[in-house]
Amino acid sequence: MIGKNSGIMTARYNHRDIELKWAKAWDEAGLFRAHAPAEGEARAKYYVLEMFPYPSGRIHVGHSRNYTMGDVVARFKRAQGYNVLHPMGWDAFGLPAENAAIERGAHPETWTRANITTMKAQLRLLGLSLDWDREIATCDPAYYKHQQAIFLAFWRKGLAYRRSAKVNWDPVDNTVLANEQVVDGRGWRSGAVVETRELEQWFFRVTAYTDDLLDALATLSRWPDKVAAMQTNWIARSAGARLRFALAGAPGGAIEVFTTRPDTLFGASFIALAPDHPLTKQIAGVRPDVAAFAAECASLGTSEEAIEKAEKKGVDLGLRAVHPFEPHATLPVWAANFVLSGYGTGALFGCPAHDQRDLEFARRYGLPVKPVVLPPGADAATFAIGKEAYTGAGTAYRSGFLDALPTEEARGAAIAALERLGAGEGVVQYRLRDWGVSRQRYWGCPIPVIHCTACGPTPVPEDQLPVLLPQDVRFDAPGNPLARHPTWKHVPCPRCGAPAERETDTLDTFVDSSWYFARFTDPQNTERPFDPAAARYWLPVDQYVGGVEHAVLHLLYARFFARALRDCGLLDLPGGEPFGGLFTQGMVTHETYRSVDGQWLAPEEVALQDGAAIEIKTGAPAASGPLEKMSKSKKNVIDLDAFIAAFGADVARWFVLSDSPPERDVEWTAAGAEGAARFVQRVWAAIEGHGRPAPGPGAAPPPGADQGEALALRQAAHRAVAGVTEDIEGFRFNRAVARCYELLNALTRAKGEDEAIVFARGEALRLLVQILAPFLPHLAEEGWEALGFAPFLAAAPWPQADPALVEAAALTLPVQINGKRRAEIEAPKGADEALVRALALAKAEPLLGGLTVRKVVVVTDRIVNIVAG
RNA sequence: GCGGUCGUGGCGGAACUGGCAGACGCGGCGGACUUAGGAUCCGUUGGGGCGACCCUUGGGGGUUCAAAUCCCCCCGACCGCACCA
Repeated sequence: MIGKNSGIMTARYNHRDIELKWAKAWDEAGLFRAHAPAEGEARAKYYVLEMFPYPSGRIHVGHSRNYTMGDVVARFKRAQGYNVLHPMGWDAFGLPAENAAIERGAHPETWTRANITTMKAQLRLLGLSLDWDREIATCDPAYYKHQQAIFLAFWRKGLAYRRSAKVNWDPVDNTVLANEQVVDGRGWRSGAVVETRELEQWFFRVTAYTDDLLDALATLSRWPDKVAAMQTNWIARSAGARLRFALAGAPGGAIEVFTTRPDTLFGASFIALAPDHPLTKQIAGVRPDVAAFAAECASLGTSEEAIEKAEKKGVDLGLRAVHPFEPHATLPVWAANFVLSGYGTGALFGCPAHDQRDLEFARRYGLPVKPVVLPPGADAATFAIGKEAYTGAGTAYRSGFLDALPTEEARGAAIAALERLGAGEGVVQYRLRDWGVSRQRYWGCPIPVIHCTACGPTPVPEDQLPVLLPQDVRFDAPGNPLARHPTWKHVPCPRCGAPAERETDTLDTFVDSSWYFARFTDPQNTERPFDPAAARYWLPVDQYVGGVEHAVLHLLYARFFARALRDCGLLDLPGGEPFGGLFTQGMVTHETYRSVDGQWLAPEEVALQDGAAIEIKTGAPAASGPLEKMSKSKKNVIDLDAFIAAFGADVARWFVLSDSPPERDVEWTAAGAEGAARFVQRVWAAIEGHGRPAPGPGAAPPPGADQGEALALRQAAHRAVAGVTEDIEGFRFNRAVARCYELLNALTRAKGEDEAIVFARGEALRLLVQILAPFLPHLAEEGWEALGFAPFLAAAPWPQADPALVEAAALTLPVQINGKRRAEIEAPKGADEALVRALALAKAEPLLGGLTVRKVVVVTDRIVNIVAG
């Protein structure tokens, strides 16, 4: 019994001492260490992984949701008898460390290591069941040594290569960015408008696996559809034709274009080239107006504003191209700003009637608009194009040999004709490009290459790895400190011995995170990135947890790496898929405020006065902003350490999983946090109030436990066990939380001191503590001990629900008359239809009000509906 | 423009495969204990009506004995991609 009713005084649950006590005890017992099969491990494996953090400073409660979800799964699977691998590490290379060095003068490594120390302590406070023996940091030479070896293996295999390429150049961060790191034409970190530059770069041949990366998405049944859809769009496969237009009066000269609509070829009215197409450039050499146009397009860039204005512009290059199907017809050749040099062939044929961009361009420059696809039901004599191009399917007309063919057939016929003429062929085009991995930055993994004037780029011999980053670098000038270092890059060529220079670029940090999940399977291995047998045992990751923002970055690169490593003989992963299950969790949001001058205000700087927010310091009104992801810049973070000190780790864990479904955002509120704290206290009060040991899993219930209140409580407890089990498996943590509340409420209501109810209460408390263990591990462990069980609950098996108690013997079925609930009946579970029908009719009789029963629908164990009229 | 997700009380959200809408929490209201309560506990809480009852899942149609759930048409919000030929 609780509180005053029983006369037992209950002490408040002291989270400070208890959480520390169990964290220490778990640690000393080595409960969370994953075991290799070589150690005689016989249990089935389960690999749970949260996307490892960048050590940026401190953890706030927003970050903790991600780790808590993974930890719930890890603790649950461990209890279910799996050999669980649940490791943690640090994505430790990256720009912020270098920026901190520039701003504060601290060495990137010093800054990073200090952050790791802080954040590791914070993660430990959260009570995460991590195997810290496997901790890795990507900035550790013991890690990047293997990455350098992997790079060389890729190079040998042709999966890494070097070429001059136009790159996205961030003028603020002074570095090259991957396409994925350019958002709306701006650098993802600096926000600066990105320029283009031509540089010698290293690339990973992601496109070697394009089809497999696309097709294998269908095998990832435990991935969110959304992520698979995003990758599909990113790879953007499109089938069509590549064809050549001969240049009139220039024997052998031709322009190659790509199209997805070869069926519209008879509607072609011009050819358009990208402003930086080789032919455009050639003509620009002799035509100043073309050169000026190209320069204008280059300066406009790909910024958001530029795209939004999106005025179609071009310049006539004065050439004529010969239509492959109509040798007597020639088309004008233009350079146009809407043609992308990086897609297809950087050239297209314009069919204004059936492409909106082409139409806008044609209207502006007075080019012909000839419809050649008749929409279903349209009249060939009157159909005309106005402001909207017709892009749908229909029937070809005014198209020579294609006439009367439906669009799909016309497509095939056109391709066949092109192939017969030798003028083109059917091809599949992708948007996915190879991955440029060179970065002109210090704080990254050095690329193990030496450039020799005689031998060219030469690999650093493997026995000389790792190529270490020099410690003595300066950040007082822009650009790459490695390139400026007085001695580091000067080395003899490993092949000929002549003076040569090291590659001073480092690898994109996304390389570091593309294989770390495999390193965790064998993190101490000094000889190899990982032991293939260990990787075969642990991989794929069974449950990966992280943010959806990585849908096309990290998650695509990691899939590429798994395939590339396999083909280099380093990894034995049959499906090539690193992550079997993926869960993308929502963020923790918090209210935001801004002062009149637009500055962000912390919630504690704001007070409510007559329902309106004001800034306390000035008394001026404050605008309450939208709910935002917690971030320092918006001043809406709740610091984890401070919260844990005040309420405890269990409360933080409980709160971030309550209320909202895990895939959706959850709003952090003080009231909600207090509610979570109240729950912890209530659970503890219930345990203390019980004040005696609880019956163990095998204990036989006393007489009387099969009826009345005792039975009801036992049923509630066993149903909670069954429900929470399903909820954890289905990632419905908010539902599991609700079930725990229900059980606690049932427990609190069940008063009385007779043997049966005491038994039921003890059993319910034991089961409650067991199902709470993944969520509130410290409280549960303390409760387990208080109920008379030996440590550790964290190592105890998951409770089994008794099916006889989950399923009731008798059910209350609602009885509807014409779809409206009018009565209810008691019926045995699984009662046959005739019985239920009779019971329902008897009950409903007086309620029918003279209506005639026309039909009775009985859904076993669910509902009865009487149709009357 | 393309792709996706989603609209349920004052709020966050439950509701299996179509079967009692509103679990659970927050907030509110009433009470108990208190010098006090922003602690704790008990009760209550979708809306309307004194009432047997009626209404209610963004709006409108439809299918069905039965629709938050399935179909069609609107309206709205959010996320991703975006001159991709």
